[in-house]
Amino acid sequence: MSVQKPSLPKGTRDFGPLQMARRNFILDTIKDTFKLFGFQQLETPAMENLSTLTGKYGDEGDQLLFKILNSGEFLKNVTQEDLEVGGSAVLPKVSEKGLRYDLTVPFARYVVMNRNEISFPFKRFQIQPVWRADRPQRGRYREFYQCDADIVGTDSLLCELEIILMIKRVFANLGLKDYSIKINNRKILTGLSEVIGEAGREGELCVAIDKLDKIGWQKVQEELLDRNFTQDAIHRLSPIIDLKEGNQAKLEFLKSYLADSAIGLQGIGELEEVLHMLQSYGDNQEFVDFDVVLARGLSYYTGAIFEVKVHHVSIGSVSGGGRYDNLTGVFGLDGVSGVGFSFGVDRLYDVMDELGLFPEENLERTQVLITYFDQKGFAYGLKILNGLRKSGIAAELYPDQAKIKKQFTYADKKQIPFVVILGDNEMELGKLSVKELSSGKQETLSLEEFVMKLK
RNA sequence: GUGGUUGUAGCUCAGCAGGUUAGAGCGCUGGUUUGUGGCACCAGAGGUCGCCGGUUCGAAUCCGGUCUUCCACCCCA
Repeated sequence: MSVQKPSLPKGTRDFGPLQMARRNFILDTIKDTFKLFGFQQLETPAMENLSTLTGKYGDEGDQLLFKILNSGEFLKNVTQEDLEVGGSAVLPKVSEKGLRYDLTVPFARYVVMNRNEISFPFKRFQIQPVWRADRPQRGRYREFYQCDADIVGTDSLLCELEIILMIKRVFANLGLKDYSIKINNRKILTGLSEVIGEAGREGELCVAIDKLDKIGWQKVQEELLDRNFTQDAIHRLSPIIDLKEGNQAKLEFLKSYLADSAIGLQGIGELEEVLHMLQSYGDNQEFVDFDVVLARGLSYYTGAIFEVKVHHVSIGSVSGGGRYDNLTGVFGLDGVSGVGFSFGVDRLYDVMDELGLFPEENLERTQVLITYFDQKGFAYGLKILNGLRKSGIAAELYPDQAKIKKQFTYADKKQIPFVVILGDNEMELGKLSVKELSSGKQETLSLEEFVMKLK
């Protein structure tokens, strides 16, 4: 029997103790914020029926879904003809479940299934892994966590405001100071395509314009021509390209630029109201950046669109979201408007790692290691251990009878700040020798005195 | 899905015009110190050179395939 080398599936990772401590720091920050804003937690299964998932993310999305092979005789319904036709005919007969691709669609499914129990507006948050059969890259994994917060059942622009506020709070608490919350409105994009005489093509338009920073205006024009946009339309677009800095200046310009598009003006109006509310709330527009060419997955967004980008790092967006007017429609429940957004924990982790922002002290570490020389010391140590833990001090007793040097090395490696030494002298006195490793100072104390010292 | 890239000790990497027993630093184990960690010194363990196949008298080194890593495109958290 040859021993096989263990390995992980492509695009997945283990998280060791250090990584988990850091991930928890991020997760706790996000969770805290969601709760502070009145969101309630929800979890849904890792797998959904394939019928729930397919068709919600576009053709590319369907390709990226992980499908689960049926249990048992999964080939029993497959005919020779199916095999000849190919994958599209075989797939529905061998797989009826898939791993969730995001948290929004399962949430929509939940809302529809529980519409009678839910009182609207419904604010929920959800922190769970999702899976995508994408090709992995930096900041792109096949299994990653999303932290979603959505509000459904209200058209109020207060929701948009709260999203901005939550992002600001989370980033402030994580120590991220150089980032922008890009915000746009799908209606503005619709207006844009109307005004340049290419109504209904905002999707294509944005895919091209979105690359402006990357490839430049010249290349974008070429791409637009390739996509059969008219020369005239491209010409009319050029004022958008060299738009002035500043949210207010952009808004003023667009009011005249989009004057002929009712829907475009409506988008401007919504955005202005959100910014106005931000001021009334007592906050300001710091970090908030109106980005006219921000597009995102246009599949289901109908109003505001968000994306958060941290500056000077090699990772893409760390958060995104927007308003969708009829997400539950495909599941037979119309008229439920919602806004939601998502933090990508894994990307936030990579960003913070790259910027060196993880605080040293958030490691969840043991405070005290108890060392001893013999069986008698071990028994005495157990009592001390109990005493320390009852006082709420994270403590460990070295499990094996080993040289004291080895026990110290263990404490050092694990960065445990205090070592208690129990020998005959200490037991006779009913006290403890306590050494603080950072200073090397050692003193003899009673358990009570030691606990006092630590508090 | 398309194109490219990477893979040698636990980790970071050297070695590669094909040629005796594959190296370093860090880490690990033990010792100098049988009641004291970090520092120093000494000693030691650890590799089917990603995997499969081919060329060759001979392959870590050349060729093909495969898996993996990272990158660009696409898309996205």
